[in-house]
Amino acid sequence: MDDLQCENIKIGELMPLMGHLMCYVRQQTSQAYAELDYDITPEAADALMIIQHFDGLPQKKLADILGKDKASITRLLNSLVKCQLVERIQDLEDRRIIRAHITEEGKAVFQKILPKLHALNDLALTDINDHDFNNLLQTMATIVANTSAPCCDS
Amino acid sequence: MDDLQCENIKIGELMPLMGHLMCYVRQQTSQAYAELDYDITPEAADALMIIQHFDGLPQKKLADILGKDKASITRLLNSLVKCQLVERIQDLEDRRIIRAHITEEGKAVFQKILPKLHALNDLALTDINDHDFNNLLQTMATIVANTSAPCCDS
DNA sequence: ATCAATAGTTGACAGTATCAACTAAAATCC
DNA sequence: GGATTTTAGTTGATACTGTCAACTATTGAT
Repeated sequence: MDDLQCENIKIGELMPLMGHLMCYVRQQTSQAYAELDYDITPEAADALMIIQHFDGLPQKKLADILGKDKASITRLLNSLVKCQLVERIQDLEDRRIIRAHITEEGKAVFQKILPKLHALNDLALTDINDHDFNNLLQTMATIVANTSAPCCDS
Repeated sequence: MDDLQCENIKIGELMPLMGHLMCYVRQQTSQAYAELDYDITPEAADALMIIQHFDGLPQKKLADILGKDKASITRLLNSLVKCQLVERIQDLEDRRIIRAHITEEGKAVFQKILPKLHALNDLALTDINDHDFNNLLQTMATIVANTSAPCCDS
């Protein structure tokens, strides 16, 4: 109901909304994988979504984006590799770097859950026009660029 | 770089942005508490931010918003109560309900970290005008309303 | 060539999430 | 009005996650 004294902290109003939406999408996607007998934890579903978006991402970058320790990423990827949705490919130019790629099976499974994702997308964006959503995306991108300088370069 | 085949899943583009921003804010706030010698884990910092926004929230609602089990909330609140930032107050009308309130100490500590929150807010919203941000807030609120019907009533 | 920095892995340990079983209070139904 | 069901919260057991420190391997710098 009542903010205490934080009316000027606008970003504070945004946080509960983002939290709510993120956990909803996370639950829906991990459930969609579960229905195909893939035992994907919510955390792994987050990582999978990032890797689908940025295929071939180095583990370090993944750690930056998810805000987790390198060690957490190692174990997260272990479980995704074990169920054959993701593979590790060493970078040939800098052999310290290991990139996370979606496997063919991963792509196929993603195709299978696409209908669910589309339904989720349509539900979420009911009564929202393209212009407003594009504005939202662009403004969010600016905010992230403003805040992500110290932790993540590209 | 390259989306696979998910150009139509617009909400998918939003997720990495939200993840990035949320973890940044979470880290900054839990660090701000740490500098005042409060040992607040990132998860507890999330909960605290929600409680600051909705003072007196029933634990069940908190569980819905954070997407966690009731049992997790019990333990999260235990740690916040232990460091005296939050207190549990039983609802007199429905005595099953226990509401999480910020204590006086919690309010005082929040005042102390306000400068950091303002700085964070200013950094995040650099080059973003009020009109765009208000649009963002309103659109996000609509998305949350569209998706939160099944899990959370008010 | 040496030394420092970076990417990733592993082991140990603490913290967290989750399930099921439980208590207590309120709502429903006959 | 009393029995049943539903809801809010707690607790114990167990598995999972996150993090720290120590380690290897590779690259970059002096």
